[in-house]
Amino acid sequence: MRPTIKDVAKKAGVSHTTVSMVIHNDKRITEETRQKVLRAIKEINYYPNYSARSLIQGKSNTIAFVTPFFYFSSFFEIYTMHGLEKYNLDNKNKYVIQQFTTGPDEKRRNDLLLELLYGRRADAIIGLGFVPDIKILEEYRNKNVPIVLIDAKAKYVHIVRADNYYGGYIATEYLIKKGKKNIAIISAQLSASLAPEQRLKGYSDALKANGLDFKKENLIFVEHFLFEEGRQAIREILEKKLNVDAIFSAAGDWVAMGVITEARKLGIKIPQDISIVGYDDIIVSETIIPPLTTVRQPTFDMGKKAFEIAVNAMEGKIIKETEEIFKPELVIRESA
Amino acid sequence: MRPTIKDVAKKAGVSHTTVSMVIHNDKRITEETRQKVLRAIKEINYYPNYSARSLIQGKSNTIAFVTPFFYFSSFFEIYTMHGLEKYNLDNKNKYVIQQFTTGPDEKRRNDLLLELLYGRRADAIIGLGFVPDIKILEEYRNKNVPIVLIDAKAKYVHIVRADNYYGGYIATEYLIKKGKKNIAIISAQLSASLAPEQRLKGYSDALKANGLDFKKENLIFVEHFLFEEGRQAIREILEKKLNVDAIFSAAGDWVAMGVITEARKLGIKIPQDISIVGYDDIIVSETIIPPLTTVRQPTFDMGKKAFEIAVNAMEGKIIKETEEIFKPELVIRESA
DNA sequence: CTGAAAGCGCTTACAG
DNA sequence: CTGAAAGCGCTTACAG
Repeated sequence: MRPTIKDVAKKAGVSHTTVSMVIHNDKRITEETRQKVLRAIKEINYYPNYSARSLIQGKSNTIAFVTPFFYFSSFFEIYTMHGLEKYNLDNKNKYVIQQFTTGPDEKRRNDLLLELLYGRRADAIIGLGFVPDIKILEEYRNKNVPIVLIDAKAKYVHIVRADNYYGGYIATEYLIKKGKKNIAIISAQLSASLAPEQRLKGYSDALKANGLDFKKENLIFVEHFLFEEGRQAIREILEKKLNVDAIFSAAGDWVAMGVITEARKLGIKIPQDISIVGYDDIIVSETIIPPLTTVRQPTFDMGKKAFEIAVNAMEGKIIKETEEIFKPELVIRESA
Repeated sequence: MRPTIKDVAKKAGVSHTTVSMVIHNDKRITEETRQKVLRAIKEINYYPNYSARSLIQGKSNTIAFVTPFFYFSSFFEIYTMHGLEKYNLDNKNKYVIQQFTTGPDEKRRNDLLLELLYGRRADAIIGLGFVPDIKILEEYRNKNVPIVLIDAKAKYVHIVRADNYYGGYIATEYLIKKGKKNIAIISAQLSASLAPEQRLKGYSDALKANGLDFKKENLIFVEHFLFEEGRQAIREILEKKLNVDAIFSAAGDWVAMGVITEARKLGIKIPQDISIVGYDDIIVSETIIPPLTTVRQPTFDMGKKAFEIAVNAMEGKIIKETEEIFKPELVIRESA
């Protein structure tokens, strides 16, 4: 039904081998033959069958982006994905990006990873928000199929991550320099990403380095990085009468915005009464009133880098596992 | 390197044809043989080669999601994508979703579509934000490869769209019922999607139906659906001394939020002085102060439906082109 | 109930 | 410089 390489061959009056060689720019072909073949390809609208090519080459020319999150739940994920797309687009969409959302079920994710590996369905994996079983990592390693993990840490894989310790440190230090003495931190529960832990450590080290004590009661936990949790957090802080003069939402801007919204409703002046610093710099952070001071993660660049590493590793240009660490930066607006 | 169907056959002591039949649940195979084969598959960790299967079956089991937007620029796109993912996940990821961002270059997009079709790289297309050339639509039609277009209108394809006329109408009608007499509308320039035009028509019809005139000077244009453009729009409205008592941002919530932010900065009370209604109900619309009254589009459901149609059309369960029209609804909060 | 054979559409040594 | 042949890993009639 669709023209094949043989149809092109017939049309051009050459063998299909020759057609294949023209397509692959083999220099042994004469210019004349080349032109003849190219004309035939144009005329009958020939495009190589992708599956046949993959089968014979033993690779899929595909990169799988795997995440457990239910359909793009976070800005982190979205921006990272932007980065992937951008890198690929800049390289003429040389590879196909396949999108896999697995949900939280670990077994399901592992099955998918095995299928991608053994079914030759992807030449590289970019993972976000999880760490595969060590057994799976070993199998990928054996088969020489690269895995790039974003915001995680594991053996045998390439890592792209942000320096969360540094992010926690500079946010806290900034508040201290502004004269704040009693800074609460809102932190996520510990997860696969280690980010919460590292930010917390940055926070407490910054306190210590400036002669302030880490107070356990100033640590507020949050579970889902939600706006609503921020509103609750500030109420909790007030109820406990912690008398804080600043809040660092290491659990993201979303939570920070909840804090701001609720605080203003309660008549608290920001930043005069309480200063707020967020984390992430999501697209809406500068539109809230007052605009949010926050730690920006270079998620877009991280996505690009992840893709670049995946491509280079696939193509054999990288042999050893790499670890790219991105420095976050403080974006100063009006909330602190 | 990776085990093939022949390795399974050898291990199980049967022919590879039998293995294939077991994999495809052919009932002619005895239970005993079945078990033997299944055991062998488990033991040597066999997964079918995806490319080989695609080649022989003449299909890729892949749905391509194509959009010209640079890396997920809009919430509309993100939510739609959520819907696709969700539908697929609920169906055990039966199909693979491939993600293609083409950028604004039309030729590039057409090339991609031809390649997907003739290279047998996708069994169906879901497109957002563009209409392919009629020639391409015809070729897809001839080859019986379904295209589902979201938020567009074209021949030969399945359509999933929202009723933008209705959305424009109910938003305007609501403002009128609230006693507003001089309602400005912020509209996007006309685009491929027709949405701006239809919303505008809904707006002006609602005015007429309630004895109000459509005034040309009350129509403000915006280009990129941006927050910043909303800020500019309200300044423009004030400078022109239009004396409006309400603004309907048919160009989306993002713009509406710009209007609100700038208006408050200028000391305008919302909704008392000027009421604002947005369009889309993006995730942040309820977090702004005052929370935004807006027209919600069921984008998530639209994405799900688009995927469902694509699947059913691929599988021959739908023959004729369908058109699914979703009704938007007014979400009443505090800005109007 | 199972297997041998043909074939999907390519690419890649190899021969001439 | 070009072509015939083998083969990638499957599936699907067909034969027994």
